[in-house]
Amino acid sequence: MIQEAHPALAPERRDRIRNLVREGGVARVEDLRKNLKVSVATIRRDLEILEEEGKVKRVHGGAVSMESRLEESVFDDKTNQATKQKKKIAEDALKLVGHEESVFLDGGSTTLFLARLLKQRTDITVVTNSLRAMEELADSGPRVIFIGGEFRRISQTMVGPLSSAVLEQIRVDKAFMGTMGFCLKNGITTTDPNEAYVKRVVAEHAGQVILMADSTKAEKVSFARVSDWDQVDILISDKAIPLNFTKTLRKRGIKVRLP
Amino acid sequence: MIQEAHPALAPERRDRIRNLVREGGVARVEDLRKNLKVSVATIRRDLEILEEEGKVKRVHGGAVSMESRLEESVFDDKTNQATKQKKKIAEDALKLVGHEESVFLDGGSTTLFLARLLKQRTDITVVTNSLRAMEELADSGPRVIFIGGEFRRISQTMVGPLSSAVLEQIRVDKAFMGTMGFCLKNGITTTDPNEAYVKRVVAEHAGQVILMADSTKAEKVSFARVSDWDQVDILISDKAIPLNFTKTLRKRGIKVRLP
DNA sequence: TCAGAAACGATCAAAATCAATCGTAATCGA
DNA sequence: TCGATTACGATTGATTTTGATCGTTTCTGA
Repeated sequence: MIQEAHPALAPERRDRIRNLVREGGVARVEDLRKNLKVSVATIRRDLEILEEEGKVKRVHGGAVSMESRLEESVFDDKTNQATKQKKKIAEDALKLVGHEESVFLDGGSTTLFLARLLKQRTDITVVTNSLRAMEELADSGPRVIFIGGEFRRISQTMVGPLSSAVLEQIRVDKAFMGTMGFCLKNGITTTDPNEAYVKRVVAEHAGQVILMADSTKAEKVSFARVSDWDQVDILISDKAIPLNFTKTLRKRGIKVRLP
Repeated sequence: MIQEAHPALAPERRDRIRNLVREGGVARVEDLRKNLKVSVATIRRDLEILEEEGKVKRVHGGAVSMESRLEESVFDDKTNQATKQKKKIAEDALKLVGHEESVFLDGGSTTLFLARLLKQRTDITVVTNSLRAMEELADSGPRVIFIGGEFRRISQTMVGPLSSAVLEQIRVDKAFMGTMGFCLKNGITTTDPNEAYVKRVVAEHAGQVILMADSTKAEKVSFARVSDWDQVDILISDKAIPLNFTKTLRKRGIKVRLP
């Protein structure tokens, strides 16, 4: 093959894609192809990789920047395939909430679906640090106790040491937790250390810890370590989770539910 | 640079719709169609999505912005007249917020207007127990610390003893407080004892206490007593307040501002 | 209240885009 | 040099988006 002026190595090309997306806020596949002189297949592969790395958000026809305001819709993305699984997980979690119990609701989209379901239950008390969950329950529904603290915009949750001030004074029957990643070796991990800290404190004050995480989170390891598996009582995931995963966890005494 | 040959990406188009709706307050489907050069079917589909995401409110013939709806709900049962005064009070209060200061924002519509103005200030720290104020600052703006506690639906604020857990650990330069009623004899009063309690704790942890209350609140006495006048440093009200009121308060060393 | 007009939702087909697969070329280590 | 691996481009069938059509609903003015 005849070498072009600049063959552009793969990482370099992805860097350029990233910049183009960031500069314009959005970029379509066709424009990127013309700009970088490669096939659309390559562009798509690159975008796939960049999305996994959390650098860009793919959309039909191209990609949008994560920094851009356009990305707001990432949080409640209906087109996301994992959404259906998340809803199923939330519906299963609802069954675990008993009469007049108190539950903690963590941040994240999966638990947000649970919040929506809990709106009908006026017999319980919901404790949360998620602004989105709070908004969901603002008009009507159960008694709500909100954990204060420093506001983290990316996750729309309250985090940091101030949060524990309220947590120290309460106790919940069940804590429904979300996570960015979980794997057998490294346990539960998330992106922000402050967030991880709050999750740990919550776990200490909960009768049962229930982890809600779809299979896309399996074997993912994020930056901040939350806890090991011995803190978790129940895992609710979906059937796409690896079989040895389920086996190992059950051996360790963790209930695994796959609705 | 001409790339209008390709249509805009879907999220980009929705963002433009959102902006058009926000700028005009309302937008007709037909206008959006001409502006974005797509069919009405696409516009309708986009509006449907944006409504589900809570970004706009659909109406027959087009859509209206959520901000204008928020404005309306702030009107609530109050008259237009009082709203203008409240805005003026908020604008005056903004002048008191210095560089890199930390401020507390109380619940209520008057302070909500101030929250909207503070969105531009990224150099400060805002502490609040008002869900409405929190929502106002959720997307962007200053650093936000939210006071947790038990959620009181009527006022959309966090109240009760749990709230003081976070408050005990912080200190603010200025506390901007609202109230249901104030009079010379009984001081500051509000409807709920739990709310009154939080207001007292806040006042203890504030360098300055600034009461924001339009003249319709003057000489009103509510159920729960918050504090006496000696806790207040500055009162911001409007010119319709009785003259002897101003005189007496100034004699007691309280600054009275009437924008 | 009623009729015409405007706007709406549902449905379908065309176009654009995507994901999966396969073959080829370049690269690397043995 | 050989075989394995990786990166890339082309092809094909599947999916998504879009615009047009049609019957229904909602608004408006008489």
